[in-house]
Amino acid sequence: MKDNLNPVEAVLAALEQADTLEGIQDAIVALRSHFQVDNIVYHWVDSAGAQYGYGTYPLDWAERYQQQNYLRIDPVVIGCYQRFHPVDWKKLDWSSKAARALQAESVEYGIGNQGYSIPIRGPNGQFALFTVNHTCDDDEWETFTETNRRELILIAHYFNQKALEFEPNKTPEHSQPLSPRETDALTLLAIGYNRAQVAETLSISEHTLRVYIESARFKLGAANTTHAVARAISRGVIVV
Amino acid sequence: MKDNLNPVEAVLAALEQADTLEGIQDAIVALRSHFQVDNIVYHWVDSAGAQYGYGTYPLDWAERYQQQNYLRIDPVVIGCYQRFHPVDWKKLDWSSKAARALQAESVEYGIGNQGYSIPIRGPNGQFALFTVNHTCDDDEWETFTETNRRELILIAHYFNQKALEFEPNKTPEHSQPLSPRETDALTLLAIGYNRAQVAETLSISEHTLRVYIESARFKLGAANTTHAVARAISRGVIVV
DNA sequence: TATTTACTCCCCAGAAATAGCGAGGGCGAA
DNA sequence: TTCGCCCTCGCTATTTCTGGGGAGTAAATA
Repeated sequence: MKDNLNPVEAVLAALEQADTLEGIQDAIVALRSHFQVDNIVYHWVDSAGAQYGYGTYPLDWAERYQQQNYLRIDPVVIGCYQRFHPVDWKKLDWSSKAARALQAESVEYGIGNQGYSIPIRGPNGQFALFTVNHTCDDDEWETFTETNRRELILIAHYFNQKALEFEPNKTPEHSQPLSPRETDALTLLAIGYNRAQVAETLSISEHTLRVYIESARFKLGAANTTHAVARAISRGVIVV
Repeated sequence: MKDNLNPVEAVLAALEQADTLEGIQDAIVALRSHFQVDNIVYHWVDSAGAQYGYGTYPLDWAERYQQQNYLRIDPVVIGCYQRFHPVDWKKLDWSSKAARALQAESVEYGIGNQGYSIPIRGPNGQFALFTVNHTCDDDEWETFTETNRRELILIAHYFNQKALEFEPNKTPEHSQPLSPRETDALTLLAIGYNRAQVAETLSISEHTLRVYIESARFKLGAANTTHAVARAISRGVIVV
């Protein structure tokens, strides 16, 4: 596809073929060699705290991070969560005492002083980070990130794709499809209309509307309207 | 196609510099010329249906699409909403009558029969599509998408970045974060509990629970509980 | 043709949610 | 220390939703 063998392309191709966790780890190590940086980490951030990832961080640091629930105070996670574009760690908010302590401690564990993290988002609010980490001065790091930003974004995308493949419970179970009217009803309810408003908007009686809501609720296996709307959104059958 | 003066790189660079809507439109037109396809469209899918985008679709089709609220039934939107990786239109679910009618009508308006759409997600549940559209046979289209997939993913990313820059008000970063109790309450409501069950689960009185729900509703700008839960889910504040 | 599916309409009674007031203690940041 | 936010609990009245029935038309499917 591309002229001479670009090592990043090669890693991406290998990653696409990977069907084991080892394959992912191999890809990360290969990338680290290619970019010649201290660490590369893919980190799935689950709001429940059940995070996991692959990468080259020292194991004891990863354990400590999870044990201390640093997720909650890590400016990298917080900052990436509210951004779309990759971000240099220097540009994050390290003003809080806890953040600076975290940073100091991470260096003790062998984490580089420079970092560049890419936020990635999937369906159902899935969120992950792809981070490149190194020890060098600011100028050198800026050159590195400027040069490799686009490739890193792509790499992050492919890592997340693999992670989603390996996480079957994250794929929404598809139930009976909703009828157009049912979809309309749930969608309007989801944007805050009450029954009277929805019925008026759809030009049907409130009684009819109720039938739709109930059948939608039944199809979605929901206990009430709120539940039905919640399920419809997280299964992606309506877009709000 | 991939040498030093890569036209896609040039377009991306121009896009990064763009500070007007015209710049974005120019970038889209340039990309269409480069890829030699019928249409390229960036489409921000917004909650209240106040969608917008840039692209080369005929204006009358865009108007009709919005007027008819085709967003609700478009398999491209629904399909991308449940996926992470780009998707060929052929692989979507066109089984519903409304979907097939939409497809037939779009062709009348000059939309190509082949399409490839990339879902993009930003902070606060922001969601957009980047679509390439053409008229050709399946083999040719498959070759095209296989060849350009990675570049298209990157392009989609940069378009979304620009869109986010231009629409700071669309990403409600002044939306107050929910307190832990508020999150708990909404989460339990989203999985189908009623107020009594939620109150019991959280070991608080139903009156207290009500305060949480109301304050969460206020913070999320929601009209009722269902709306609040819907917003919380689509903004990624809670995960169900 | 027969059957299923979607869409539309109706009644009633009980359960649940909402709107509007109120109060006090705790904890962390400015 | 004050200010703001979070957590907790209380009352009353009104509106809205839910659950249990039944029934007819049109269109697609088998």
